[in-house]
Amino acid sequence: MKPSLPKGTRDFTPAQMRKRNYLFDTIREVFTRYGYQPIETPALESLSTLTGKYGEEGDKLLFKVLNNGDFLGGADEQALAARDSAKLASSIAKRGLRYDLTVPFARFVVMNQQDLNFPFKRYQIQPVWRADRPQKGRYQEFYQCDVDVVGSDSLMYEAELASIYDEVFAKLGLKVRILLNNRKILAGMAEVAGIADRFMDMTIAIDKLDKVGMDGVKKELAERGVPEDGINRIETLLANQSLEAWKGELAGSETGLKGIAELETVFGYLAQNEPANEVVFDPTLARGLSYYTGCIFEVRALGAQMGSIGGGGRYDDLTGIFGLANVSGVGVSFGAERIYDVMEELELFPASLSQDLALLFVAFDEETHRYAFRCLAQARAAGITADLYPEPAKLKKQMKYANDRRVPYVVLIGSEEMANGLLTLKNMESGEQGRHTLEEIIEKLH
RNA sequence: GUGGUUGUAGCUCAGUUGGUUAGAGCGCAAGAUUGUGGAUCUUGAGGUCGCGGGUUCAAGACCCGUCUUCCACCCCA
Repeated sequence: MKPSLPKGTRDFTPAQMRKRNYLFDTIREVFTRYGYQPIETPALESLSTLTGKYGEEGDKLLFKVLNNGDFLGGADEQALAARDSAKLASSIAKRGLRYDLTVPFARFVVMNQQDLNFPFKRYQIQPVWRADRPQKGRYQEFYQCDVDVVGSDSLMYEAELASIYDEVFAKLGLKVRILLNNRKILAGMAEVAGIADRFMDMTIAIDKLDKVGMDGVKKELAERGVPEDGINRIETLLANQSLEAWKGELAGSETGLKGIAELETVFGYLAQNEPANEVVFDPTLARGLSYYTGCIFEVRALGAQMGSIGGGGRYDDLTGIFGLANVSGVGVSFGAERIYDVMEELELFPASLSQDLALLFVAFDEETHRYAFRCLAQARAAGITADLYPEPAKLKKQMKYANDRRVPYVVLIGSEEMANGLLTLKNMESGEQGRHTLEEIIEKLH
């Protein structure tokens, strides 16, 4: 049996896990300090919870879990006979793996509403699964780090979430650009261009502006059946960068003006502090997830070829579908794998993460090995990450192990050391060594 | 989901128009050095050539299928 992993999944080595944990710890610390509380939800959700929430494309990317037992017993005979996989699925799979953390969170809020205080602020760091074709920075199993607040429509939260993005990436030393837009501005754009009925086509097309250029956008709009008048109007609209200019352009659209006003409020809050990264209005930012209704966010890493490393937005009625109406929510997500890949590429992980052990004990024979075991316990009790080579093997072997583990200090214990209590401490980088008591060594390593 | 691409030792990769026993570097193990890792030298171990079929006297190489990798779409973190 040859071992292998399913497509788009990975193992993580200790060296990788130290970096991943550093990432998660940094993110979690900021989330916590902003008053968000942790929750978790199951990897498995009822398929009925997940389907229809991510658009047609999203449904195709849902992992479905085959029912247990005689799953064919309850299969839809017609769909089976017709080889209609899409139709058959619902009769043989009642559960699926979560596709993101936002929809399960909405379910969580509805089911636990009596226990929650609103506005309810939660964070959630868990893997999600998508049956996508893998590419660089695109996996079938990956972690998202979500922060959301439900039960308030205050635009303060949009500003707060932008600040969280800013602070986390500043702490990680990763330079980013944080993009903001508002679905209402996009709606106003379609309205003013006279193509309100082609809203989706328009957003999908203009979202690609930075990738394919204006000519590419115009081409796609035309292919999607947007009339020429509308295309030209879109082109002149997109020539505007500032919110002020857009206010004039969208004067004819009540919705559009509302979107502008919302963004102005958000930027008004943000201006109270000084972000470390750029936070800018980008009218071409669209984002696919169909449930967003207000402000939308996206984060791009500077100096690396990678898609977005985070995104989110305001959803006015996500819980409505689960039976709780009029609860507004807003949240953003950090794409842990992509942030990891970018940081690895730009070599932004602290060098200190490459070592774990601070001290290794090395003994020469059975007697000193037992003595070293006692010293080891004392060092550990004093809070030092220490280990003892499991047997009094040849020094060369033990030293090589210390070297390979990148241990900065080794304590050598032979009969002489044991007799007078003066242990040999060796600095593995400089090669220097001297005699010290265990207490001195513990003191030194603190 | 569509089109393309990749797979040979633990890792990175050679391998000629199909032709003897599939190689290198790094890594690993042992020794040179019996109380000292990194450098050097010596020796050694390690391969179902992704997997399954097919063509051929003969396949790592050619054909088909399949899995995987990466890329462009689609979409997205």
